[in-house]
Parts: sequence; structure tokens; C-alpha cells
Amino acid sequence: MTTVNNPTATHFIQNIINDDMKSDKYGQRVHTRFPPEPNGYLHIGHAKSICLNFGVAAENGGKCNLRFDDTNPSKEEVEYVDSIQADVKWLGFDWEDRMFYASDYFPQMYEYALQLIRNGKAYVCDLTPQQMREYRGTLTEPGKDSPYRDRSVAENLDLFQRMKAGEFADGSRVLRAKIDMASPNLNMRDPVIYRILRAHHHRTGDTWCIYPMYDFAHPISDSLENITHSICTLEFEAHRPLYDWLLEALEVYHPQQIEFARLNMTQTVMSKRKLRKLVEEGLVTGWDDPRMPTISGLRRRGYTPEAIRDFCERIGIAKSNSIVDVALLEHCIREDMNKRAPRVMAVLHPLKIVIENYPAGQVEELEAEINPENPELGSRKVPFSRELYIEQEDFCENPPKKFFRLAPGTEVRLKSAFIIKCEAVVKDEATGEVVELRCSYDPETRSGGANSGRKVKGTLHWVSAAHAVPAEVRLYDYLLLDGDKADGADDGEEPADETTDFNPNSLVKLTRCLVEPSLAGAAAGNRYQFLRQGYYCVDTVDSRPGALVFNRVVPLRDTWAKLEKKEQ
RNA sequence: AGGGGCGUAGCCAAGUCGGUAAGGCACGGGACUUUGACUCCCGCAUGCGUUGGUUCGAGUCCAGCCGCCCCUGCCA
Repeated sequence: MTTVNNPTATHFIQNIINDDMKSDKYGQRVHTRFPPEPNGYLHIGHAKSICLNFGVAAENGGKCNLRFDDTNPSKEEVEYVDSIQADVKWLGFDWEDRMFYASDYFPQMYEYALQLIRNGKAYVCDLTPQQMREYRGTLTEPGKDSPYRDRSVAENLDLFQRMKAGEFADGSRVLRAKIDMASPNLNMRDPVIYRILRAHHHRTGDTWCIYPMYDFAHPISDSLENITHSICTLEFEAHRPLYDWLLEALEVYHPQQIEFARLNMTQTVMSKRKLRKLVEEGLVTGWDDPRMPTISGLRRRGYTPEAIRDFCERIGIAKSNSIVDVALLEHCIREDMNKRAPRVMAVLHPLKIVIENYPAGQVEELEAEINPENPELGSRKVPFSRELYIEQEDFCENPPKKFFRLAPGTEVRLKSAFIIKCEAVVKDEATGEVVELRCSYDPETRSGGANSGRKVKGTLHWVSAAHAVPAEVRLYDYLLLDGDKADGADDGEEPADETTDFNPNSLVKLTRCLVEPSLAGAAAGNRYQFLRQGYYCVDTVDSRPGALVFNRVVPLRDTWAKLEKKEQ
């Protein structure tokens, strides 16, 4: 529960909370919220925010709301609100009875807008978008007042009510906060707070034809929900003066906005806009494609909530823009799988071996532990027989000096079985290719037996030729090429002309493989760790009936590959 | 250029009142191993963007400079 002793839990936001507790700023309350716009699926970047908001609340005995920031009906859909709820729950967080929608507050927001008008702090403006841009000024030059800025309260009231009543066309008028057209902060140059928009809202239907802008809706939602710490990403820093101005002008409860740096990760597309593009253009199979950095994509790839939460803890919270190495995420899932995933044997590129001194037709059911690090998981049976398959790359006819695996005349252990020796190599006469190995086995070395202690340098995985089950393996690569700059923007839209080089090889590489028969009835979503091949997640969701499909999660560390590289 | 932020190792990131640079990932070396995995040891910033200043003492305080990010939607 409390992570006071965990140094990774101390970040500047916790320090702010500590100070607020000391000064009793909010009466010892901590109340946060996670406020996604339902315009896409949640991704690993959102997970950082979710872990932060729910985490900080839990660690301080507070609460965290789930709030849908649904103020722009043209982009939002119920499919997204459903997936968001599922993903937050799956990650292990509970908003209890506090799931809200900004749209729930539309009536109050309308009243607040009226109040602003009555106090002379908002006005209806008829400038076109183009004109508004011109009047706004530039970064270095002040803007100039709108000719509609000094309309009377009565006229503003009348116009705004008629905006709501649907008397005006979309985009013809807006309601603006009357602040300061000369402010060096562009967000304070009379920002638009209401626009006319005739779009069907996923919750309020066609009740409204005017919708509040984020800058108006967010502080009010926070205030109505009695939020203490409104945590958002860095790009909203320049909006904080407006957040504060609004709550001040409305004379209502005033939470504090705190900004932190959103997550960027190497070789990962983190922009919702680009992810949507990948889905819409069919470059991936959907939001939950195993290559996607979405929560649902990671889930299909075998990531667990624990691994993702661990990752979010490890990356820390700060204000500097940073790009986290995807290797850290992979480390987290490896650690998790190592502890929990059942071990299983598979062969991708089979090389037949015949155990010449093993009786034809005999089959032994060998006992193999499911996870050596976790004995409670028990064991499974693996059939052993005269004809087996091993991995082609586990045999080398002319091995370099440090080759630990099978070579002519050398011995090797078959995992959970016996020590075997390569007696002869059978080649295809035409091609010279090694097609079969003739081996002998040492019956005394049966795994777990009295004489099983004899050491050999290598251990191989294998399957019994007659019992192996065919399966399919899908290997995925990163969405972005190495060296590509990851980009952020979880909720925002960035320039449309920006190009990103997607990795053309991120697409599925299909491979056949043979797995041990214990996997025959594997259920969708199960995770397994394969020997030497890497990690895979059983995923029968989109496989043909009766077929097994494995999605590669993260490559196993392969020291052999490094040794090989060194020798070259 | 105006405003708002940020700069500690290859990548993240801790650094109370100024007291002599946590931790993780990656990487390298070694031990162990029925997964060349895991695990376990060891190594990895005389240095905190830079230049000056204050001080017995500066990543922490002061001044100047440099670099990067965000802001000119009726998106969030």
C-alpha cells in the first residue's frame, strides 16, 4: 500500500502533496482524476498517467475519479469509453462509484457561462475563425480587441441563449472569456469557451448544439468533483493561468493543476492520431494488434498489469522531456514471465534425430517441472521416444571453440530427459545438407534419476516427432525503426505533415513450429516461456479452430548471439 | 522574438537546511546453471549544459550565456 520506503515513489508531485498535507491546504484530502477523452484506445503513455493518478491517491489515502472528457462530440465514441473502462480495470485500478463524464456537467457549465456574462467577464463574438486569428496577434505582438468585445451584458445574454437555442449556424459565433488581448500568454487573449457545433453526442444526443471548450470544462469539472490535485501533461502549463482565472472569476472551489512530462519511448509510436491512422489504414489489425503500444495490444502480447505497473514505477515522474528506452519495458515483462510463466519446449526449425539405442515404438512420459523458479506450479508430462526433433541451429558440424551445443561426437542434455551423443550425421547426397542425426542416449542420465548429476555443457529443447503438435508463431518487430524519434501527444494532435517512418518489417513473420503435446488444449491468453527461442504468448483469439498461434513478446537474452558476433 | 518550462552517465531518475553525486535499465567482466536464460558478485559521472561569483565548502545560492521543449484550434 504505502511505498514510503521505495525511493522510486518519491517524485515532485508527492513532495507537493506532502507540503499540502503539512499546511492542511485541502484538509488532508487527496483527490485526483484520470480524464481521458474517449477518442481512441488507451496506450502505455496513459498507463503512466493512470498509475500516477490512482497511485498517488492510494498512497495518500485519497480517491481517484475516472472522468471522460467528452466535450467534443465530433471525435468521441462509446466504443472508446467501453475500452477505456476495461483497460483501466485490467490495469488493476478501481474508481469505485466515481465514474463521471464532463458532459454530465453541461447544464452547470452553461449556468457558469451565464454567470461570467453577467459579471462582464465573457462576451459573444461574431468574428470568423480567420479574423479571430488575425486579431489574436502573434507571439511577439499583442492582439487587438474584438469589435464585439464591448457588447452589453443584456445583448451577450440574449445572444448566448440564442446560441444555445440553435438560432445560429455552426461556427458563426462563439462565447469568449474577456481577459486580456495583450497578454504575453496567448491562451489569455480572450480564449473561446463555447462553440456552436451540431454533432450527435454519444451521451447527450442532440440536446446541445453548443459545447464548452476544454479550457472551460476542465477546471469546472475538477472543481465540481472536489479534485485537489489536477495532474496533466506539460503542454498544459501555459493553460494553467487560464485554469486559475476561470475558477477565480467563478468564485468556486479551486483545485491546483500540476504538470508532468508524458511518456515517450524508443521505437514506439505514441501519438493517438498516428495510432488511429495505423488502424484506419489497415496497417495493423486493430487497436489491439500485438504491435500496438495500446494497453489492449500489450495485453495480447502477453504483458501483465503487474509488469506495466512496475514499468510505470520505474520510469519515474518528472518535468523534463525524455524518451524511455523500450528495453526497460521489456525488462519488466521478462522479469514477470520468469517468475510466473510455465516453461514449455518448442522447435521452430526441426532437425530430426534418431536415438539408435532407444527401442522403436517405446514411449516414456518424462516429468518436467513447469517453472524451476516456482515449484508450486508442479510438473507436466513430456513424451520421449526414439525419433525426436531438435532445433537446427542447436547442431553445428564444425563448431567454433565455445559451442556448447551438439556437434559430431559430443554430448548434450535434452532438457528434462537424457544426455545424448551425436554418433553420425546424415546428409542429403545432392545438397550436402544435414537432414538427420544418429545419436545414442545414456539411460543412466534420465532427468531426476540417481545418476542425473553428470554435467554436460549444453542443454537443448526438443520434441518427440510422433507426439509434437504443430503450431504457428508470429514474430513481431517494433513499429518504428531504431533511431526513429518517438513522439508524444497522447491527447493532442500534432502537425499533420509530420512523417514517421514505420518499420516495414514490423509486420507479422509467420513461422511454423512444433510444440510439446502438453500445449494441445492451451487457452487463449495463456503465457508460456519457450526455451531459448524467446518468449511467446498463446493467443488463439484469431487462430483457426484447433490451431495454436503464438505471439512473440520479447526476445530472450541470447548470449550465444553475442559470442557469435564477437568471433566475427 | 514575447510568455511558460526543462538541462545530473548511453537511457530514465533521486538528490531535505549548501557538507563532498541514490537506484533502475543498458553495457562490460566473473561465478553459478538440466533454459548460453534466470540468479549472484564486480565494474561503469574528481562529474551535475556552460562561464563567472558568494562560501571553509556549490548539483544545490547569485549573475550572465548556451541548448532543447511547449504556446498564434471554434482539439484535448
